[in-house]
Parts: sequence; C-alpha cells; structure tokens
Amino acid sequence: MPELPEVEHAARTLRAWLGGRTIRRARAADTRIFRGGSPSDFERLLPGRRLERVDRRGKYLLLTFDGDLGLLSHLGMTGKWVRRSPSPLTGRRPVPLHSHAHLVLDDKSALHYVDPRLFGQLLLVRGGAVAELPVIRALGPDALLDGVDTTTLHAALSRSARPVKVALLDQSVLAGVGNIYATEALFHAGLHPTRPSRSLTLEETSRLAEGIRAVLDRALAGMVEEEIAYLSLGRGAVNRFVIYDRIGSPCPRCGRTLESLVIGGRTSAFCPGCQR
DNA sequence: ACGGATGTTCGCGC
DNA sequence: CGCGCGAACATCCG
Repeated sequence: MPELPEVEHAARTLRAWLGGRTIRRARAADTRIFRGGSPSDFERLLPGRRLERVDRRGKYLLLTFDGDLGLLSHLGMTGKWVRRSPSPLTGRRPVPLHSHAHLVLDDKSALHYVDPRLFGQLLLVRGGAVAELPVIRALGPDALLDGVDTTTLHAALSRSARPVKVALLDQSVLAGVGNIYATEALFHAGLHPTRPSRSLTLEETSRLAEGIRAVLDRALAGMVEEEIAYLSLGRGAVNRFVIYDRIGSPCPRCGRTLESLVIGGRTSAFCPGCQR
C-alpha cells in the first residue's frame, strides 16, 4: 500500500543505497512494468552511471543519473525496492521472489524491483529531466514538499461535486494521498467521505488540510520508529491506522460502530457519529 | 473451495 | 469534459 509516506521512505532508502555508487550491471525481465519503454534500454543504458539524486513527487520516485539519464519508478499497489548483499559464506546474492528488474552496484549489492502484481512502472528517460514528464507535470501540489495549503485545496475542491473522498484521491488535486490516508484524514477532520467536495466550507477545508498533514506526518514518524524497532528489537509492523482496517470496531472517539461504504470503487471506513 | 477484497493508474464509454 | 467502471495481477481471508 505505497502512498506518500511509504514512497517517501523508499526515496530515503534508495538515496542511502545508491548515493555515491556506480551501477555495474542492470537486468530486467520483459514485463508490463516497462510499458512505454523497454527492458533492453534498462539493461543497456544504466551500467556505468552514478546516481545524482532521488526525488519523490506524489507517489512517483524520480531517479537522476549522470549523463542526462533519468528513471521514473512507480510502485503501483505492491511494488518495492529491496537490497540484497552477497552472503559472507557463499558469496551468492539471493534473488527475491517477484523480482522483475535489478541493478548491481559497485559495492556488490543488488537493488531489486519486486512487484508481485506488476501494477508498478519503470521508465527510462533520456536527455531530459524526469520531473518534466507529462505524468509528473500533471500532479497537483505535493502534500509533503509543497505542504497542504487550505486556500489552494479549497479552490481545487470547489471545482467539482464529486465526493470529497474521490477528490482527495485525484492526484491533480493533491499529490500523494491514497485510499488509506484519505480515509484517515477525513476521520481526523470529522467530515463524511460522501460530502460533495465543493460543499466544504473554508473552515472545514482547513480541518481537512490539518488532518492530511497530521496523518502523513504520523505515518512518516511511525515508519522511522518501526525501522528502529525492527533493527534493534526484531519487531515487525504494527497497525498504525485509526479508522482504516477497523470497520465494525468501536470508534476510538465516540464508541459508535465504524461503518464502510464503497465510494468511487474504493472501500471507505468512516464513523457515522463523528463524520458529518 | 472459491468468491471477494486489496493498494494505484489508465483508458474507455456515456 | 467530467464521471464511473473495469482491467492490469497475485495473494490472502473467511
């Protein structure tokens, strides 16, 4: 479920793994992940390159290498980047299940793009900034980099009568929010997910903006904490969600049973007492 | 045992 | 043009 916080975390991890490294080898299977490009370009153009920067825009990862080469990476629903280092005993690097492409670096590590459902995307961009691609230009303000501005959000929401939940998932309105954090933010703001987006007052939009900031910040902090807990204690993930994934349980605020609705084809949890 | 739900984006049809 | 729906695919759950 990679939404903004998970993709931001992936960007930071890739920076640490790739920073200052040179790519020795690149391999890719012919899958639909390369839609709009080809796996042979991936294998041919990446070796010898050094990473210049990793950026994130909404849910997209933008990698820039020397020599004017870029790589756009979208994780879809189930994509992730994982690192494999050679075993000190055998010198072999285990290949993770569902790895569809990988880069071997000059420190002998391999970075695998793993994606069981193949909903993600990898696209090489030659001779131009990845950030100038139409899919990136079409994104609205990034919820973390640009912040969530009440006036801007109110203007974007006022352009349509769609349910506010659907509008929040529209990446041209605000980039980075997905089903989980939209659900959480609406609960935080006390707004019913079916409310026509243009019916929100400035005051309600302000609460929503605050809700989005709060749930994204909390998720990001939670991931850092979890990583520390995992590394030092070997502890796994915990459920960080207040509403999402708790349908049928009592609302943590008012105690009423949390309900769900399908809005825009997506399951949406909400509290019938707290969200109006 | 199998139908239904799952995160995201895109394209089609109304 | 805006909106809604289904497709892309694998896995998990009841």
